[in-house]
Amino acid sequence: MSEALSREFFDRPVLRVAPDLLGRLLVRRYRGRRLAGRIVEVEAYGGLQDAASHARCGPTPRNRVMFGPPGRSYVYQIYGLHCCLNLVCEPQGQAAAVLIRALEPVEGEDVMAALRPGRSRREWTSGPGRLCRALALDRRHDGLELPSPGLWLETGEPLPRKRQARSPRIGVAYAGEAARWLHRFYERGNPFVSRP
DNA sequence: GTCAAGATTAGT
DNA sequence: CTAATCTTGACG
Repeated sequence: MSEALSREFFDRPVLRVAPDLLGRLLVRRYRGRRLAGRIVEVEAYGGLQDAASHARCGPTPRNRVMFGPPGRSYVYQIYGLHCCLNLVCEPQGQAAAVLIRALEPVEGEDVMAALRPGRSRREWTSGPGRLCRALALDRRHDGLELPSPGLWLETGEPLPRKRQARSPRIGVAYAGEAARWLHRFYERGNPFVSRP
């Protein structure tokens, strides 16, 4: 097992952390099993300046972990149905987080399949809501300090710049100018990326 | 207290 | 394209 990423890794500008997460391993301990996926797609979110961010209007009960210390998980529910996983960045007081949008399954695929009945391998971890379902993550995992016993990141093999691509973020058309920022990062050509 | 909208997904 | 499903947070 490679080294675990912790607070200092995330204590940097979110636009540096986000692309640096590509190729890393997200690992989950679930019922004695190790579930792991290679991160292939992420999005960076900021604070008051970012009209697409949950933190755009300042701290609230839901987003407060985004304003806290780096290296924690921020998990929220969306559309009353799905949960999404973020990793908090930047020093305490500055709201910033990286949304994990897609993984390439690496370990524990049988468990992921059981958690995603009726779906194909590609659909287990492609999309922010799907990956949480495949790793059995929900709002109980909000605010965890990473590494935590049930969830952590491992160094893995960082993705070379040449294989990285950028685009505007998905699903934030309401955010005006911020909707056009190139804050989405993904591995070029990887079939587990949720959208080309 | 009210209510519109959502960092999505699955199904027609 | 649209329904599902319910929490959040802005507003008054």
